[in-house]
Amino acid sequence: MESPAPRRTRIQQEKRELILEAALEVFSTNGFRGSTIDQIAEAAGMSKPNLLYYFRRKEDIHETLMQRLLDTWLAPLRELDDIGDPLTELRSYIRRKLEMARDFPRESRLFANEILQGAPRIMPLLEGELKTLVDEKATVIKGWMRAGKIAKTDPWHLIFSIWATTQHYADFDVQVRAVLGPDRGGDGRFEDAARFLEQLFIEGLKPKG
Amino acid sequence: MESPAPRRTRIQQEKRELILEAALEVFSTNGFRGSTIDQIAEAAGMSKPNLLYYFRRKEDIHETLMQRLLDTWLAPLRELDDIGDPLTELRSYIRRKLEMARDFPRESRLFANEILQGAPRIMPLLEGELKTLVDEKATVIKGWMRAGKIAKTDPWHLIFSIWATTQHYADFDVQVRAVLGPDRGGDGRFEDAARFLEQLFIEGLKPKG
DNA sequence: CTAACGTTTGTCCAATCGGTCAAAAATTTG
DNA sequence: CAAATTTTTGACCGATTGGACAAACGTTAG
Repeated sequence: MESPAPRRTRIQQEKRELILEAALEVFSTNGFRGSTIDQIAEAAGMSKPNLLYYFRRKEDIHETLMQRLLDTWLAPLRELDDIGDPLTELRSYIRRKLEMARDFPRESRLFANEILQGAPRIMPLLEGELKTLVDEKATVIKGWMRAGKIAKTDPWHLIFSIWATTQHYADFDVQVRAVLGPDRGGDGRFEDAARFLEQLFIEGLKPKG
Repeated sequence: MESPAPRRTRIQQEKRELILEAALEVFSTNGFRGSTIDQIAEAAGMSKPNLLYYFRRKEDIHETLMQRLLDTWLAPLRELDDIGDPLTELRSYIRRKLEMARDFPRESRLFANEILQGAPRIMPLLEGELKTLVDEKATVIKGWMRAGKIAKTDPWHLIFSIWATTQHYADFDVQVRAVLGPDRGGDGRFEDAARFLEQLFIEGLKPKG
């Protein structure tokens, strides 16, 4: 698909990076169709034709952004290992995901935007790479359940619920802050969330009997 | 703000309803800026000028849609009562929210789109009506905790987590279906989700000791 | 019937969109 | 230095956008 080794100068590397950073900001808050090349160019501090010299089409920027995103986005799940105590393993997965929501909210929103609109550009990835990874981890979790290490439930929906609860703090950040108000909506909200989620999932998954 | 009683003919009532239905479909899948008046008009089976006869601006349609949405959207939380068994009360709240995600996914996505983009049109509502309602219910939940009926945690984040997990099945529907695959991604996925969420929250919230 | 009113549409407009192009400016290379 | 190459930009284009408007059409009350 992509040319194997696109030779790039130093300036090209830097400017492309600059554009991607600006595009992440714009796309994540306005969606793909809601964002204009002019907006991205202005945010990157260059003219529109100049931007189009580095990325020939608007879609190319978005595609590059999405490709990079998915790698880092799924990293925490990949790290979910069979070695170590299951409850500890799940606890760190939840913590890592919540940290990502805190540190990379724009990436989370970019992804959410794409999914919300039917994932037109990454559907094959969801059905392929993502499904494979989740199925694999679901098997690991199922093993924990069979061994009586955690309560028996549906591993897939368990993973969904971890995604949903953690990403919520990035995607619905404005709502969270509005509801918590100026007092509790400050920086401490992520620590409160971490405490709550840990309790919910650990207590909810402790083996019975 | 709004004229108190906009007198409308029978045709106006019907056509406005038709437009709102079409607009819900279009807005929820393309976002506000990603949707065009032509798309909505075509989906409603009328010409663009005709549509603009009933709603003078594109924003008016969106605004009307959002106002209606919020009432029905918060209804389940309003019903969360102090009477009755706390765990049962929470269980039915979760079930109702999940049913709404199943039966009104477009409304959920419309709301998600708005929040994702910083809630530019409903921010006052979030800080006002919504915050008040959530604070009120958080007090109720706190009472249950003090009475030892459910485990002690943060009521606000508990509510967030219920929102996140249930709405996930509407907002991220494509991803859920893609990961579950053709076998498990069918109609049964909502029942599986209901079973899982019930277990997670009930076990996670059972009082200790 | 006809006048009044409500409804519908074809046509048009200015603004904005993604993208092109040639030429200027800056940089690298020999 | 000068030539070759890369980078930057102003001007421009066709398509699409939200919206205006007057004329045509339909309906209803007297």
